[in-house]
Amino acid sequence: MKKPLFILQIAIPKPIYGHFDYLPPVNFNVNQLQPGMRLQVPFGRKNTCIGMLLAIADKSSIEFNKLKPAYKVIDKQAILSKTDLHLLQWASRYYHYPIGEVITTALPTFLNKGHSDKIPLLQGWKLTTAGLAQSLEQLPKNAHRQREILTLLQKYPQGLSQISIIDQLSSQIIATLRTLERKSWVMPQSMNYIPSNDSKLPRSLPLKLNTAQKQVVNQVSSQLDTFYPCLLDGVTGSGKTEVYLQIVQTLLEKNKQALILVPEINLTPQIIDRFKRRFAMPIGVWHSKLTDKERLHTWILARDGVISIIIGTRSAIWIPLARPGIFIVDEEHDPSYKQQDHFRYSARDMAVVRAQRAKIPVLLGSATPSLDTLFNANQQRYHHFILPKRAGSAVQPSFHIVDMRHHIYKKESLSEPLKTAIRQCLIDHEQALLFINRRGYAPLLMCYNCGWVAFCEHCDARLIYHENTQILSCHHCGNSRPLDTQCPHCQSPRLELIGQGTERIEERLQKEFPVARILRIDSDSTRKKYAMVQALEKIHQGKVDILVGTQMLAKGHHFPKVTLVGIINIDGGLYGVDFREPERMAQLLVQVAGRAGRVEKPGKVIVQTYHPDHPLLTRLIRYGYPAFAETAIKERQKALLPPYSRLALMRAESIEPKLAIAFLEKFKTHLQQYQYEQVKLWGPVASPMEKRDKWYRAQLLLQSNQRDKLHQLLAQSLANLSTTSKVRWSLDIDPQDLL
DNA sequence: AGCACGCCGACT
DNA sequence: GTCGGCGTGCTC
Repeated sequence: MKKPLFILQIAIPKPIYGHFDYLPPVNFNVNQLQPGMRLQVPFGRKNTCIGMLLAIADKSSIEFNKLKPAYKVIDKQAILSKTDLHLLQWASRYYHYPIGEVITTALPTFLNKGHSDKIPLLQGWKLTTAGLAQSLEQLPKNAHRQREILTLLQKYPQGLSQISIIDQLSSQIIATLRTLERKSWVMPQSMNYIPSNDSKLPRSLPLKLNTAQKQVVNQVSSQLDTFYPCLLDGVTGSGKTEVYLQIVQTLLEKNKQALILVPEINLTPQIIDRFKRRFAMPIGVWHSKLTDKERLHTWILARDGVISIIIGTRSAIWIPLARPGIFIVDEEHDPSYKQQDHFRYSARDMAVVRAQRAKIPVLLGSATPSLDTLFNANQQRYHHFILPKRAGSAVQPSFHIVDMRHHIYKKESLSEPLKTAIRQCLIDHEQALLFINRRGYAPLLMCYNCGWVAFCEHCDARLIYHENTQILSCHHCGNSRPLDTQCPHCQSPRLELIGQGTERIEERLQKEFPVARILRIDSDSTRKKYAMVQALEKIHQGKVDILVGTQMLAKGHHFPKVTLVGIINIDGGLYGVDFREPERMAQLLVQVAGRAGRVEKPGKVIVQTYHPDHPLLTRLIRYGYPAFAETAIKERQKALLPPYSRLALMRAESIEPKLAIAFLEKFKTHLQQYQYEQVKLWGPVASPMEKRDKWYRAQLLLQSNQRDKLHQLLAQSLANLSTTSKVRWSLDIDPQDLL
């Protein structure tokens, strides 16, 4: 009888599509192998790497004599379940990204390096029978330390870790523990790591829900065992978080786990706090500022079902769950859910896919839902819940458009109506918030004699002048140089700084309102650790009259004392190069406006624009975000853009000009040989900012209303794509921008 | 991604 | 005549 053949299909962490076939390690019992185990394998001439077993087959398309045996099996059991492994394989196919690198992205660093997937046991102590019987009175009077330890350990008959003992007593306690050990009253004991809810905050009780909130909680709670995708459409102050909390509560009663995704870290502390105060249990936290070890622990505890609530940013979507119960994506429209390099996945979309595969609900929450999600809700693919504002929360602010064209002083950044409103705000001892989406002092340095403009030598971008450091700097490559004193072209000294940045607005305001306390918040002013926390504190204590800042101000933070919001210039978002620009402008405007006003005093929002008649802007301001979205979606339909079609963007870049575009030209010809009429090809064209950080960039857009056809074409053409070392390329499925 | 194989310029 | 440049292609 022929000996059966065992072929191990292994994912290799290299940019190679598909798996590699190996033989089992010599003298290894194949029955012990399961998909999801890591193996050390030889790779290439003298390389070894850690691969992941995907499946065991009985044949290979590779000649037998080319197959090598794996060196050794790292794991005793699979570190990933088949379900999670299949999810990663699905993602690899959907995003056309090599499986090995998908796995690398999804696993904690330590697991990629081959470390154990077990949390090391902690050193701990427990009372012996003799120690338990020991009466405290018999101890010498001055043996305080011994008495402390015995008292503490009596409360923990199973023992307590040394870290906890030190935490509760003092670090000098170890010597005393040794003394007690010599007396045979305590003994060392290895302990499992047990996470705890370290919050010292007081517990919060569930709030009473209004009808709309109750409806969501009841509906979702009654569908916990089905794929139940829903959009939770609610403005700031509509009690979205309370809805999350109460749904999670019902979930916990059924012993299920909840994974909550939040945008990049700046607003996570608030939501983590609310969960920690509500639930007397450990909350897993996941974001990029944690150490590799912390992330490994959270990952293991979630996978093993030790912790039931996990809150994290984008990459948390890959955390395995023992008993998945729900996925919640807060602020689902936030662009940070899409990874913008390497493996370009969307965590929001993956949450929906994961929920579908696990047959559980997924909750997408936002005050300004993305047009894609709204479309899905309109198509009845998602359930659409609308939360109205709660009684007692701030009323909708009033909007005022200021037509900057009619403004007498063209060079003036602050219009009369805005200045008047700020003045009133100061008189009333309230805070004003001015929003401008550009940091630095001025975005343009120009020669009034010859028209020369300061450009970055590495990018097709103008240099931004920064007043505090006195340098011209490029916001795209980090290149910087001192401010010119005369024009490099015609030697004229008539150089002018044109346009507005946060620094200049700050300066202008200080001149206009000398006594006002002004605080600027942008990535320059908050670069230092804790700078943001300190700034927020100052604002909340009322030590600031006028706030000037960028996007950073718009997200998450709540400023109850702000009653006036000024938007210096909204126009960037109206005629941007990207089709999603108006959507982002609208979301930002609503978010910034949401900072203004409170119960007793409605806020005022002043929007300065040179395009006061722009239909999307006026619709947004007059009728609100839903009306804006309706119109914007119709425009997408006319142009056959997402959500009415599917996009994939092939990008390429080269140091030498023209090479990137030539590469895409060749790729296009390659695509055309497959003759998919259902897939339209646009380009290749130079990217909107062709040169960036010394690289010339170009792109080819693939568009289709048949997703499967688009993906078939991509799968076929990428399989035998000829590459050149001079051109870097990447494929972006469902791109968020065409830049 | 590495890394080796492979075909054309300046050096002992 | 060789040493080495980086262009192309393979890795189970």
